[in-house]
Amino acid sequence: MTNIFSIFRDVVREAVARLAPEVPEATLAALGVEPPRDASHGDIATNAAMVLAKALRTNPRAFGEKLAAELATHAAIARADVAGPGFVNIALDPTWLRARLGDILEAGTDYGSSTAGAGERVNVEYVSANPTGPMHVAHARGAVVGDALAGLLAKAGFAVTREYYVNDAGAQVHALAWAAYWRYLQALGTTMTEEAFDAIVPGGLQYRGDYLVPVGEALAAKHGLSLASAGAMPAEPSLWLDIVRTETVASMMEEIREDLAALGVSHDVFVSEAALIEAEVVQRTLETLTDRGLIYTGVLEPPKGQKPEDWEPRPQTLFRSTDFGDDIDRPLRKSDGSFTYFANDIGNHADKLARGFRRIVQVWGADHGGYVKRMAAAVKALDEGASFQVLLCQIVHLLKGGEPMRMSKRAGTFVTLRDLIDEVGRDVVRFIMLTRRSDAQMEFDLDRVREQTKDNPVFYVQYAHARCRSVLRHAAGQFDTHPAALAQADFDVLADEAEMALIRTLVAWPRIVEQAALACEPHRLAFHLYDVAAAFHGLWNKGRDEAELRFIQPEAPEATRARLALVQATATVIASGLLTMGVTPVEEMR
RNA sequence: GCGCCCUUAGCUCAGUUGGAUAGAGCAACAGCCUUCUAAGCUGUGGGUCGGUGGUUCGAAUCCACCAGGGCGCGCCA
Repeated sequence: MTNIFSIFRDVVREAVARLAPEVPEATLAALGVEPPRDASHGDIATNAAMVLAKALRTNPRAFGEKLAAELATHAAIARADVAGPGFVNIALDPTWLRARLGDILEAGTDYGSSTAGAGERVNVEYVSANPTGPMHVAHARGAVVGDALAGLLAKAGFAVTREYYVNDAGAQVHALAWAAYWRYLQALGTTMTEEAFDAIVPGGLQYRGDYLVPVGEALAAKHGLSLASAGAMPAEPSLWLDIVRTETVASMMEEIREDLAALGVSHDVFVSEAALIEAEVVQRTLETLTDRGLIYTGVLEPPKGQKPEDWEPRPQTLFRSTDFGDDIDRPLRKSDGSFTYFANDIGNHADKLARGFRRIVQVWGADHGGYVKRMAAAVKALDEGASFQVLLCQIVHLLKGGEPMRMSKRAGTFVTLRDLIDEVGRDVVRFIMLTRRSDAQMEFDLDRVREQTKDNPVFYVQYAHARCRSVLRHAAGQFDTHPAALAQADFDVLADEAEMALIRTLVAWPRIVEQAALACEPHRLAFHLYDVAAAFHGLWNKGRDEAELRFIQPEAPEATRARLALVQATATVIASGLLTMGVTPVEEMR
């Protein structure tokens, strides 16, 4: 166990148990052991006395005094005293604290990994963009947040499955097939005009982008004229529609996977909506719900206040989502009898549950906010004990030199995810996307993130890591810089305030990982790495004024070894965090 | 009209799931380059945590209502 707060929670509990054995376990659970808000209060603070005072019929400060005295007997605790309304502040023995550097060096980038998740299986679904075209920049945030969250949960000890739900059923994909078919006919040299073709497409020709041209050419190369009528004219849809749809979706998914790979995002499982329908998963799930009386035919009320232009009351197949916390019951079938998107997604979630996942996390765009309640209701209906959590990712405003970038397909400024990655690089995209809470809107300035200054958080953190590596490279000729060797150093040389501050920041890492994982908030990693970098840059700079704080001191090999251990530990924690976020720790800045 | 999310320093945002005197960066001002990378560091000023009530030892955090912004609201996905 490397989370020192977990260690001392046990220490505090044991102390309480010795002083007041009558305190019930349930009361003990509310007891918090945390970093104090103000570092001058010590290393660790506990609210134990305040939480227990009522049960013990004493006042917090009185019990706090006893607890502090008891805690002070612990070997790793230098001092414990009562402050404020009854906090017990603990100052750790500096030697014990420094020895944690050994833990970091021993663990390597596994430092911060924990068993908090206890191996519980979690299904994290993210991206799930429609396979109707290349990935757009709007998909970037969800992709990064989902992927980083998956990595974070894995680091915290969950058994994570990264999943992509392919929306390959329904009208959009139908329209895609027609659009690809048009490119196929063009590849064959049809004499038909686009206007004429548009006229025969149900709902009109959509997806007119060039990206389907190669798809049409591939279809032509593979199938020749067999999917068309004489003269490269359109044939009956029954002849080609399924084939074209299947192959076009496959082609789009291949492109999407490549785009995601360029972002360092990958999935373990791709679930096909069409396959779930084909395998009758959706139908069987709805039958189960019907058997339980949760599906009925009814007429919905029009939304109040909003003028329903063409509102007509009509009977629909509805799911009783209101029984599970939703605002209205939700339709499951379209008028042509086919399933709604929601119905299929119920099947998707039933499938996850059937595969043994009782913890499901969805990463959605903010425009799906209105969809959360109904899906939560469906999951609850399927399995009351299952956990269902949604991360809504708010919109990202792309800026260039402080000016908003307007993107539109029509204006020809269609910005794909690939464009963005090519422009600023994969690591920058990933890091920046994690510098805000996912449910807060964010600004992404393409110029700012390329600046080699501390205004650019990506640079700032990467630079700290590169500086560490640079120091270790310089020292390598004269010292054994292997972590195992450095772990043997006498850390007590590290007595300066700036050094201790850095050590405290490093040692806080396992707790940050655990808290971020349990809260599903990967951005906390980025913020903590920023703190680590700041502590390190501060120490580095202090070494300029006070020569005895410099890392490499040829005349003082023992002190140097201890400092190199600190530098190595810093690099290790930053690397541990960046790798969890899917960002490459760099060896040097170029 | 209803639901969800948001509102914290001039700006962009954190705030450890209810803790102590609410923090960082930018911008402003004042300093620091004989050096393992100054691509950085140090200091100063700056707040009615949107508002009003409530819950309790204790609220930016939880609850209610109100104001402002965003998203959504019967067979799109």
